[in-house]
Amino acid sequence: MRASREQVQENRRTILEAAGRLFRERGFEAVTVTDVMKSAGLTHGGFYGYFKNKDDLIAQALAELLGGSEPLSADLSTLAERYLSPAHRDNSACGCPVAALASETIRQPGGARAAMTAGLKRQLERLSEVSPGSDAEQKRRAAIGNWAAMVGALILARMTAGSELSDELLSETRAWLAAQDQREPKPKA
Amino acid sequence: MRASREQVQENRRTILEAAGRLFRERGFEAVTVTDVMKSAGLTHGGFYGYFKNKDDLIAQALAELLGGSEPLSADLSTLAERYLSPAHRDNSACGCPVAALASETIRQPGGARAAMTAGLKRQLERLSEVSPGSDAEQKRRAAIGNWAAMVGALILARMTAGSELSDELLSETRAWLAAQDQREPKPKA
DNA sequence: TTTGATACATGACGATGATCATGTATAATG
DNA sequence: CATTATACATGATCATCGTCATGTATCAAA
Repeated sequence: MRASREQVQENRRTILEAAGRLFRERGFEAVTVTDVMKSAGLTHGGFYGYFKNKDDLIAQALAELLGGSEPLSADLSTLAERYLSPAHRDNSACGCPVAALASETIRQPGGARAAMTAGLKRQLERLSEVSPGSDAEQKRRAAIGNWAAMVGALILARMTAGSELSDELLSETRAWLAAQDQREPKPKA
Repeated sequence: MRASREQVQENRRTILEAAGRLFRERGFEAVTVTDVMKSAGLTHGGFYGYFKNKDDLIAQALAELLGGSEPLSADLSTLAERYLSPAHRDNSACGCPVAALASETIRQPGGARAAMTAGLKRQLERLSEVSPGSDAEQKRRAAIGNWAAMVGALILARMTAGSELSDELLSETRAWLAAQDQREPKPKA
């Protein structure tokens, strides 16, 4: 049966959302085109009416996931608290696409890399606004350092999930970041 | 032709080393059994004489890569300087297996996860010894925070390789870590 | 209502890759 | 030297997956 114009737009949305969820959960390679379409309530045949190929789907799903531009709604320590929580660690399907997919994106073709790079740029700009520091340069540096630590810690905590080390990685990184950001930055030499 | 006893041991070594290199370069899934054997100068047929299956190879290759137990030979800022260098970013095949493979290991079966977890434990113990802090607890916290930031920054720099953001991530994280570790830790509240 | 366009289902195709079966030359053993 | 065990090459098998071909039912336009 053929769908209406509205249905088509909605289907496209549904496919992209299903892809975003599955990719974050299992990675790009372990998710098949059939998986995505089935998860969207369709069959594999219609896929190539929506996307050029699987790489195109990956690039567009990443762009969709990273597309938001709202300013951050909390201060740095609150963000870290949420980001470095066991709940976030245990639910990558709905979590940060950078932590879930950055490594795999490294080996993807240009479209996916470009979407990730653009998303990272926006994220660092937003983080700079809530980061400590006496000038813009220090704020940006703090944003980069904090973000690298958050992404790295979440990846390591997921890698070790199930061991007591995993919880320690989360809580100690939280404590470490909180301590860093409360200290006064050293004046330039 | 059949190889001698020594040849067999040497071949095993060669296979594991080839696997370690290829996995770090391309990830687990993109490397085939045939790739590994060819890179070791053999054909695919002999593989199952050495390993139970591909998952077994992955686990053993990770254990081999992470097996070293030597204490760290430099101070923290020197390590970060080397770790967060463009050279390391551009040569994952010979670089840190954690940065290259942590994300993919998350979805691997137990053997690979266990090897990574054990390696991470040792690495944190070594790092604690060269980390700043007035007591063991603070040293360990600094080790965790520094390591998370280093791994995260390297992954993000590889993801954005080719853009000017990539170099910025490396140098700013280096500067941020150096600044953090020179400051006096705040006394406990 | 008729006609044409098209969204999607079904099914096929070709490539790839993990794993196994078999043959053989040679090391190891006596 | 004769015999046996085995390391490894060649080749087959089976499953999976990306992609394409085709048919059809229904939406859209006249």
